[in-house]
Amino acid sequence: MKLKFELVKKDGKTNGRLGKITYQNQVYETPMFMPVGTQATVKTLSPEEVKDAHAGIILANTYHLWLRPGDDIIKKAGGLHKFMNYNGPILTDSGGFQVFSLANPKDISEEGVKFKNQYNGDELLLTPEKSIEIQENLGSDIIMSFDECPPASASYDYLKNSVLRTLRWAKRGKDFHSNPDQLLFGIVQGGAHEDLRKLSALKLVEMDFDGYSIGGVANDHESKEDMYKAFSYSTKYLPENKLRYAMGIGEPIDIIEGVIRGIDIFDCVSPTRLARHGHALTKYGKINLKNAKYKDDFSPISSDCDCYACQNYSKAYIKHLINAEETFGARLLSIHNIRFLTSLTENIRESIKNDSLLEYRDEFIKNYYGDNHE
RNA sequence: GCGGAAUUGGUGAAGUGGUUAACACACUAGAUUGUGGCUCUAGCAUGCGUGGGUUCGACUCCCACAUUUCGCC
Repeated sequence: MKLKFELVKKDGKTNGRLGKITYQNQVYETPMFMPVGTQATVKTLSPEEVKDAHAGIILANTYHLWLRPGDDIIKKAGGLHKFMNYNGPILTDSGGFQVFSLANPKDISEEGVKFKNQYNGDELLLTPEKSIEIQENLGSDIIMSFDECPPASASYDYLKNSVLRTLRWAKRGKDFHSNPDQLLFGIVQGGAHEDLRKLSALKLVEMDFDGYSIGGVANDHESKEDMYKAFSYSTKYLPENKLRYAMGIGEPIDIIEGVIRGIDIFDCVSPTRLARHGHALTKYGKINLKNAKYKDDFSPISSDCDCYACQNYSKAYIKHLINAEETFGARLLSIHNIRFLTSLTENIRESIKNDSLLEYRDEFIKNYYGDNHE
């Protein structure tokens, strides 16, 4: 039942790593992209479609499932896997991101974070212990410590205090955690400051978590430079034999740059959110199918893509579905965009095997940001 | 045939004798990184059925015509 990680190979020229996750007799390779299914569903997709897009681990969210339908209901259903009929690995976020996106600074205290239940107005308190308890009820395979995810624009002093509190929260969560079948990850914070990232990482490593996440990235219009610093300053102090997870990343180039800096797994809402807004990821950049020029373009999104959408449908048809607000359009684009990112990580893995990750990055940039078109 | 009412952008429409014709939808672009599918940003009538007239000035007032619509023969 317990998920295991093994480091297989390191890239010759970068900090890129090839790894292997074993879960219920299935092997999943890293670097890996994980689609997000906040409310126990990858929006618009069935579990079969998620797997057909070559996804392995998927995400769900503590905060959302706590409020609805309630972790007690999911526990009663026999856990998240049974409830949503997904037999691959599931990772849950702790609710820490909702501290960033939903709570006011004044609602954050040493004890935890106060939220207002958006459905009935009840006042709720999410604490490090409560977050772990919920995640244990959900029965996910990888669970996150409850952290504060501060905005990138926060001051050094704020970040430092936040890092220290998040470390205390990590300790409380770890002490509370009781299910050995669930891997518990600590979350490294500290913005783009090396001393804070170092402090955060080393203290977490001292507590000996099952894996380590890098949080507080891609928030608040943070620059890419700062994001990549946060990656480097974090992985530098993390053990090699544990998974490193960049939370909420993301864009294809950020995944590549993350791998170069030693990160193994990534999650992001972008493939499915972009899909719902009519965008498709391609080797030659992001395209907007709402654009009028696609109205009579009967070619697939990508001629070399093996996904269900590209094998069977044209840009013109998908554009029509998006314009008509038919959910099938969002579904086809979600399948394609997820497949694009899983395919990207397949290419990354292949290039690590050949010690050619940097060359792969340069070629990717040339195509993705160049003015080539299919 | 007679009488009444109406005619503003792709659509539904507001509007006043005097700067750049409200608003909404649609449309055209853009944004979206540990998910509300929400949302946000920008653009979009050089013109108010057509032709005359009154006026310093008309989408607004007057006349004719066209079209639509209602009622009566």
